Parts: sequence; C-alpha cells; structure tokens
Amino acid sequence: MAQTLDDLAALSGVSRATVSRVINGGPVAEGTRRRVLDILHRTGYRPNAAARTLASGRSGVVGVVMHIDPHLLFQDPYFSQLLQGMSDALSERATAMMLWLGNRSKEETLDHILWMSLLDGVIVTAYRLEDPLVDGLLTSSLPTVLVGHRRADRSASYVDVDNVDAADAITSHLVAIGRRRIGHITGLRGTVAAEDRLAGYLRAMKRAALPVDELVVDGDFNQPSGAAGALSLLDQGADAVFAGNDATAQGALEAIRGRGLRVPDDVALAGFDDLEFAARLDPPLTTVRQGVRQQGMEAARTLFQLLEEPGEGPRRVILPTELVIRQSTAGGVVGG
Amino acid sequence: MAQTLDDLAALSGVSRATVSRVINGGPVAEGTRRRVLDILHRTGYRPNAAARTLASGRSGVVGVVMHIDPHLLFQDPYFSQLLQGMSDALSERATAMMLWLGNRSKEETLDHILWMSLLDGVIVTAYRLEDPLVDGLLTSSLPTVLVGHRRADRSASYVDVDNVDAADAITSHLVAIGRRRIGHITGLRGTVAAEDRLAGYLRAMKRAALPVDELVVDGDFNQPSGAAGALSLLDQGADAVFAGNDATAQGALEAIRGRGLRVPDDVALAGFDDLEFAARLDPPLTTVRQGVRQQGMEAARTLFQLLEEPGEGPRRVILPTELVIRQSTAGGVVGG
DNA sequence: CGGCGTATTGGAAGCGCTCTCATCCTATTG
DNA sequence: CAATAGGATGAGAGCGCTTCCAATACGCCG
Repeated sequence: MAQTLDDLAALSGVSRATVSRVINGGPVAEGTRRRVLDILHRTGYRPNAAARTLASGRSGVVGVVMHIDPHLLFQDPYFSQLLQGMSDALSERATAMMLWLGNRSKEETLDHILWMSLLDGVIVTAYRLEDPLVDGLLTSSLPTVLVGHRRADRSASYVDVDNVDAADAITSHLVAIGRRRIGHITGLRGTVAAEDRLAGYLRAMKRAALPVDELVVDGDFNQPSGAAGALSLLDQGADAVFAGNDATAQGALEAIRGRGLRVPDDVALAGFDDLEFAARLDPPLTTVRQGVRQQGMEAARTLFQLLEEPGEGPRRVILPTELVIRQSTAGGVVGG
Repeated sequence: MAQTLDDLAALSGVSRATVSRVINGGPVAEGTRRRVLDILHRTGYRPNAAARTLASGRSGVVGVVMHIDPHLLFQDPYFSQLLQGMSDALSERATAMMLWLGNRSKEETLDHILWMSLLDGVIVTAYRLEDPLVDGLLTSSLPTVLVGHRRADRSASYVDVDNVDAADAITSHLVAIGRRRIGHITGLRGTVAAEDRLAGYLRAMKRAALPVDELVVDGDFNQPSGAAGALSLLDQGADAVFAGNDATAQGALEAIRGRGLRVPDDVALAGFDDLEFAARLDPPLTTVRQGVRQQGMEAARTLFQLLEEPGEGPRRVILPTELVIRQSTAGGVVGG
C-alpha cells in the first residue's frame, strides 16, 4: 500500500524510470511494459499525486469558483447544471475539480485559491459587471476561463451566450404577434445577464418604434419580484410582459391571473432560461433556451485548450440560444 | 513570483527552516517572526502546495462525492444545500473541497478518487442500501464519512437523520387528527430514505392498529409519481396521504385537486423535507424539516475529528428533525 | 565563576516522482 | 565485417517543502 516507484522497480527488475514510463505512457519495450503492468495491477499501486505534481509541475486539478448568493445556488438549477457540464468535460480528461462557493468574502476566497497553488487553471462564474474576485484571478498567473461575461477589454477567455440578441429576438417575437405595450421586468441589476437582456429589449423596442416609457420595472430574478413587476406593468396598460427569467415569469403569471386576466389573450408572457418547469406552466411558457450544461462543458474545454497551447491568446466562445415559442405568446389564435 | 523558501530565507537573512516555522506557526523569536512576515507580505510569497503535501503528508483537501442521477442534482435543492453546508464548515478550517459527481460509473469514480491520492479524507453521500462506491471508500485507507446512511455494521462514521422516527411522527400526527385510511407514497425504493420512511409509516400504522393493505404505493421522489400515487390511493378510499417527500406531495396535491377533492377537508396531505415551496403551496404543506445544510456542516466536522484523532473509532451523528404542521393537515377545523 | 537548562536557529535528510542525459545493445547498411 | 543509427534503459539531479537533530547563545543557580 505505502509502496513507491522504487519498490515497484525492484519487484519488476527494472529501474524506477522505466516504471514511470510505463505509467505515463512513455516509450517502453512491449515485453517490459507487460511485465511491469502486471506487477502494477497485482500490487494495486497508486502514485503519490503530490510527488508527481511537484516533479512535473502539473496537478490534473482545476478550480471552479461559483461565488454567489447561497439562495441562488439553492433554487436555481442553473448552477447545478453548469457544474454538471464542467464535471462531465473534466472527467473525460481525468481531471479533478476543486470547488469554491461563496462562503467567504471575495477577497478571502481569492486568497484561498491562489494559496492553493496546485491548480492547473480555474473556471469562474462572472455575473456581475464588477467583480474583484474575477479581476484577481485574471491578474494572477493562473489560466482562467470566465463563464457568463465577456470582458470589454477582450483580454480574457470566456464562454457566454449572447443575451442581447436573445432578448432582442424574444421581444421582436412579441412585436410580431401584434403586441404594442410590451413591458420588461429586469433581472437583478448589476448582473451582466440583466443588463444585456434589458439592452436587447430596448434595442428591439426602438427598432419597432414602440414606446418604452414606464414599461421597464426592476426585478431580481426571483418569483416575488415577477409578481410585483407584473402588477406594476398591468397598471401601465401592458399587453405583453418579457420577464428577466422563467422564475420571474412564473411570478408574473400568478399576478396576472390574480387580476383576472388571461394569458396570452389579454397579456402575452415570455421568460428566459427554459427551465424544466417552463413547459409545464399553464399555459406553457415562451422562453429562451440556453444550453447551460453545454456552457459548463465548453468552459472546461476552453480551459484545456488554454493549458495545452499557452500563448495562443484568449479564447472566446459564444454559444447559441434558441427561442422556444409556446402557448403563452400564442398569436391571433387563442391557445390552451 | 516563482520564489521558493530559499529565496525568502536569503532575503530575510535566516535559514529556510526558520521561514517555514514562521509560515506554519512554529516557535520563532518575536523579532525574527516580524521581520520574516514583513518580507513574506512584501513579496507576496505563496508556498508550493505540492511540495508541502509531499513533505508533510497532509494536503488540506478533502473529497466530496455525490454520485447521483443528474436529474436529482438539478431539481432537488437538497444537494446544493448539503454542498453549501460542507463548504461552509470546510472553509472555516481553510480546507479545500474536491468534488466528484456521477459522470462516470461508480467503479471508475472510485478509481479516480483513490488515484487522486492527495486527499486527506472524503465525504460521500450514501443513499442506496447497496453501493459499491461507498463500500470501496470504506475499504480503502482513506478516512471516510457517510451522509445519509447508517451502516448496519456500525463500523463507519456517518451523519444522518432518523427517517424512521420522523415518518412515524408524521403518520401519528395524521392518526391524531382522526384519519383512518392513511396512504403512503414511497420514495425511490432501494434508497435508505425511502425504506426508512416506509418503515416509520408502517410502525405508526401498526401501533394505531390501522389497516395498511393497499395503502402503500411506490413513488420515486418526483412530482409525477406523486400524482399517479395519489390517484391510486384515492381509489383505495384514502382520507390522508403521506408522501415520500415534498415534491411527491406537490404532485399528489395537484392530482387530488384534479379529482375535485379538497385538502385537508377530504384528504389530508403531508410531505417530507420542508423545501422552500412547501410553505407556499395552497394549502401550506405539513412536512418534516431536516437541517440539510447542517448535515453538510456536521459531516465536514466529523471528518475533521476523524483526521485529528485517528484510532478513536467511528463517529456517528444523528441530527434531529422537526415536524412542521401546516394547513394541509388541519384537524377538525377547516383551513385555508 | 563554572555548569546547566531553555529558547532559537541552522543543517541536512528525505518525501516520491519526472525527465534529461548518457549508456548500452541490437539491427541495419555499405 | 566494420561503422553507425536508433531504440530501450538506467543514473541521477532536482522539484520545494517539512522536520528531526544538533549547535549555539543566553540566563540563571549554586
């Protein structure tokens, strides 16, 4: 159990270097390789990870940083899916994942991560426009991939979806089915997603030459803010509501119903994310699907590229979104 | 940046050993310590984690293994909360967390974990009665803490709640409010939670001398299985339903409503978990609260104890649950 | 004033592995 | 048959740190 390469070498009658080559796939004569492999299996030998890391300079471990409000982590499947996607891609390359959540301040977390010097690289979720943790990682020498935020300076590697385009598309869809007083309940202000979706909404409204005036209310990505926002928009005479995400849309749906109005007949409703429940709402919700799991996988792969070809400059990946049209925005025809 | 202890030693005019002592809190004269600390901060020195691990035999990293169906991971906040709790407790001791999800087979995952020899210990979720991954970890020399399962042989350390007692309590509550045809929709058979809750239900029914006959139907912890199960139980003339968890209860609620029956008037309903939405259902759901986050913290702390006092034998922690009575099981009085 | 205990410090031996270089051996070619 | 190329292997120098042990210096007691 507590055996070393030297023990193995002695057992198989070759040098330590040769055993190491067998383990790491170096050039070894076929006969020797088989003999050593046999001993390897027989003894159940496991190399010492710390020693290999020290000697080789690579650890096979990457960090994943999700420094977010615990509340969000609990209730939004987004993060589980992202994690799952990363985990999938990492395990393909037998890479382990070290996870940091938001238990500490961003400064402390940054310190911990940098102190844990054995990471080969790090993936960090970046939702806010300003983020010292993200800045710190980017500044450090640690290869870093951002998820969810394109930095303006274009010097960072990232994986993201085009929130502006997607929001534009869904707003345009509302215009296309004949709505004129289209309101928007934003996501949490200060996050990239909320600001970009708002920008997309505004762009589409402007192109359609529709008034925006009091038709934008702030939400926070949660259900209650959707209900409150919807009530406010109804007071403004809205005939359509584009909510910052699906949870917000769900809240809005309840509020609209509470007023005795029908969706989509009186008010059309759209969300963002296409979470599982969106299709099961009554009526099923029109929304934007973003492959969250795929974002996670892509982030991991991008990091691998960074590690394999350093000096290649930043890599940027924009994943496509898909407009999912359901009954909640059914056009002239009344849907069920 | 790429500096070593020797560089630091040279800079501060002491030996490498002394610098090491300063970093690790060894005995050093106060003046020397201050001088070295100053250099340390000034240079932004970070020790090489691999080297310290190799030399000291401890890594400050523990593994967390949640080998579960991705579907569950996404939709059940249980896992996020557990993770959060562990992360909280680990970060208190500046310990990092390496995470494994269920991307691979249990055998492969086990191999990866054992191969990643730098872990100080591991926490593993154990929900199934039989689990090769759990067995493998327990057999290995890696200090291991189980979450959610008391092994019969009592040789393992674990953190768990008493599902049997809790299920007994909630069933007895249904008896106490005068119900006689009390049905149970189980969780996923083969999991400890489902079997234990079933056992608790049966125990309470037996003590109350109530018939069970066709009143147990199998579910799988998901909403649809709750709906299906409820319909079946209604056919059996059930006047109360104890669902395997809150999601199942939610499904049951919809099905009962669909039949034109009222909760709790016609059918009383109870769940398990007390997830956030349970209190927001209409009517609010009677359920069992288990401190999931606390379970996570407790698991991490148990592992710390194991690491600090090896040879102390297994540690077992049973956390309390709390019966949360709401309108869905309101007694004689009809609730809203 | 000599001796001894104690607080500090330095020296140096690893921890177990990777990887470059040098060596050796066999096969090939003219 | 000699010369040489090339593949397989071994030797050994680290990687950067912890930690045991010895050495030193200082203060105090008798």
